[in-house]
Amino acid sequence: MDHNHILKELKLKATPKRLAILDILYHASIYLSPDEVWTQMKERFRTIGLPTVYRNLEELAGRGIISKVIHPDRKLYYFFCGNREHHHHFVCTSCRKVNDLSFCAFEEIQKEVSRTLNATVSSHIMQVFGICSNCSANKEEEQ
Amino acid sequence: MDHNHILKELKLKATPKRLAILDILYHASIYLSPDEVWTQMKERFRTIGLPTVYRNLEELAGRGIISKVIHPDRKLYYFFCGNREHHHHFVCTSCRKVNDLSFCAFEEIQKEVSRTLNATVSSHIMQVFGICSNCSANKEEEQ
DNA sequence: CTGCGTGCAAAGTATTTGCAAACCG
DNA sequence: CGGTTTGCAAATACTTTGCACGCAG
Repeated sequence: MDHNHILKELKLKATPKRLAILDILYHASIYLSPDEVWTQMKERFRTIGLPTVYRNLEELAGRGIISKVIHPDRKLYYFFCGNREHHHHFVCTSCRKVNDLSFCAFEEIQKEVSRTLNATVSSHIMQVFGICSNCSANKEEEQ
Repeated sequence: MDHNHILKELKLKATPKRLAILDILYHASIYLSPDEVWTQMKERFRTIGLPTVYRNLEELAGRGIISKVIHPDRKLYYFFCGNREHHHHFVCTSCRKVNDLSFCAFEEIQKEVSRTLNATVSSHIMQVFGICSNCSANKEEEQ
């Protein structure tokens, strides 16, 4: 995964900090808070400010390289998602792993909104929470 | 709409403040922030604290009498929704009006999650944003 | 070079909490 | 009367901003 290349493609300077943030999310394979990313960044850099982490996460999310989790606690969480197509996510509430879903009922929604409300859809969000196979397997073990 | 009765059914004391908050949301017909509810409360009560508004909104939402909007700005917004069945909402990003949707692809989602991830769904969120018929009509006028 | 990126310090601000007093049932 | 509910003040904590310096292209 050539993050350097990805950044250049988006006309973002490939700074060490930026690359590291991408790398951390890429290898985490779970969603992380800005603070958690910061903690990992501090292991790689002597000086690294929390605002830099916030700014980069927001920037990268804005360009679609990483995605945000919609979380009930209303805090920010990000994860790496290489899928460029429109899609939604399954979030494991136990281990925080995020998986792509291919199902999207956009057509049907648009149809209902148009028919019953005569309104226009501009966007929609959807997210599925649950327990992934790994986590439910671990739970079995514990018993 | 007998809010007094609703509260008693849920074993919540029907205090004037609580009833007023419900009443405000009920008549607003759009989603409101705690602060906006507070502003309206101050017109009805000489003393009314913002924490009281926060606490009641959260309490009422917890019991399902009112609902929360999932908002990109990650702030709290509530609206009155009498529908007790599981359903989702269409939110007009122009006037903040919220409409019920009946479409829900829960079955299909569960099927995909189970088949492709072998995971278990515990909950899901979904919300549709757009422009309601009133707002798009008004825009036409302006042109 | 030159403008984007970063560090640091500081501000902002929605949301919560603690506790004593008031109040509903 | 007894457990809720409320007001007020204060705290929390996440997130953002300003500005001067540094670095990638």
